[in-house]
Amino acid sequence: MYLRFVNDSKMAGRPKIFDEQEVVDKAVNVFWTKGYETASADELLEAMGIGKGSFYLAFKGGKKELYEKSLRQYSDRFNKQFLYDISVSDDPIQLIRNFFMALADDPKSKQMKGCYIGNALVQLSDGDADTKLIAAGLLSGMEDIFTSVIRKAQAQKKLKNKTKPEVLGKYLINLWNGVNVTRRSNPGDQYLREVLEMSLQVLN
Amino acid sequence: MYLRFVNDSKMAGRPKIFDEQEVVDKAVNVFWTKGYETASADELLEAMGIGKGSFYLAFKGGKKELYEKSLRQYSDRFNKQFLYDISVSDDPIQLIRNFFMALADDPKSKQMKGCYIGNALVQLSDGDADTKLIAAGLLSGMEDIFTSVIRKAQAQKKLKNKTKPEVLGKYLINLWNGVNVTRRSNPGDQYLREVLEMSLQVLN
DNA sequence: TATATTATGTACTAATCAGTACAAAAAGGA
DNA sequence: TCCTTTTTGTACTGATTAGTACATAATATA
Repeated sequence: MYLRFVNDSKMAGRPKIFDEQEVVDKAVNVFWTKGYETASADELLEAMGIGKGSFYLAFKGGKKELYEKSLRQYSDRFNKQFLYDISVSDDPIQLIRNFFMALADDPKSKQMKGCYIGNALVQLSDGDADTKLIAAGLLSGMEDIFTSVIRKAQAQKKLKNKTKPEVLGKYLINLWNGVNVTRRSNPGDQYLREVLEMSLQVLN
Repeated sequence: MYLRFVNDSKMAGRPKIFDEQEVVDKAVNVFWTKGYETASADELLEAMGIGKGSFYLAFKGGKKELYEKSLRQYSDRFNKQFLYDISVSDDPIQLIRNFFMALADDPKSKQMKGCYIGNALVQLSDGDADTKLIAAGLLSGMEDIFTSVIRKAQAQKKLKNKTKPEVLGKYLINLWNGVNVTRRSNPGDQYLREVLEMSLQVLN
């Protein structure tokens, strides 16, 4: 149990000129295009629109804390949207198929960026093992979503494939990881769509 | 047409105390565990066992040239071994299956390192677009090996699957890319082997 | 042995890095 | 208005970065 102070209008002292979620979002953009190591603090601060004083006061853990918060915030928002789309869909399995197929339609600029979370797993060195663990956990969360959709669809006889949901879930996160690397090397490849269609036949 | 001078015993001047291929190999180890950006020149030089004078004389392009050479050298050796194994195998398709399944048996330390070439594709920032292109080309070379094995096996009626060899080749390099990310997050996962078996059923 | 050539080790440089120190600014409350 | 609290901007620090300059070492040849 702890108290969390937020700077609402009742709080004394000079008011914050920024919203933490907003600046974290802006940091995501920088980290995503430049990578954790390559993104300099100055660069991040400029994109976030705040100075060093404000930054190191709000993010006592510095660049590392900012990055970890950005991973969690990105993942949380992604998952919430995904879970919502699933909840309102009358065919979640088809939704997942579309979700993957859409990867081939992204503009080249997005294809080159890969998965924000997967990048962390590959880009971080052993010195940042703890942050790597966070990324692994977040990807595992996405895998759990796949698994639960599959389990439900199987229970409702809406999916013929009888493979264990855990295995199909891992199959899908592995497909996700693969495509997000592969499409970097040759964005817009005519064959990638066929690969996706082939890979998704397990959902028929 | 150009002349390439090698420091054999007939050459004048102080003899090199190192073999270029050998020190590049040692650099591969450092780059692989630490990543391109995180591997410092000092660290690389210590692992390579040479001083700055020698290094910047032999590698005029500095760290970047060393990295690109390491990518090519690693890939060339990998492909040569792979092509040799294929050439002496009486069932290349089964060889590829075993090749992938072996990924699940690697020690954790190796699982965490991923694919040396794939890492480059994900770790390099836009500022190193040219090096990224090299990595993409090298992965494409591996894809070509898959494709040619499949084409030949189909022609010899040793592979039932009638999918275009180019698509199956890309499917396999995509599987390679995926597994090399996925296994980083949870090395030794019981389900990964089942995912691989499922993914490789296309080779039945 | 003298000379040309190539390689080596060390000292140095200039830039950049993440992070800190701290005075000034901007608010609320008395 | 003055005091307290919090945020902000700037100047600074010390470490580390990749890379360079250059004197010296070690060889082949004449």
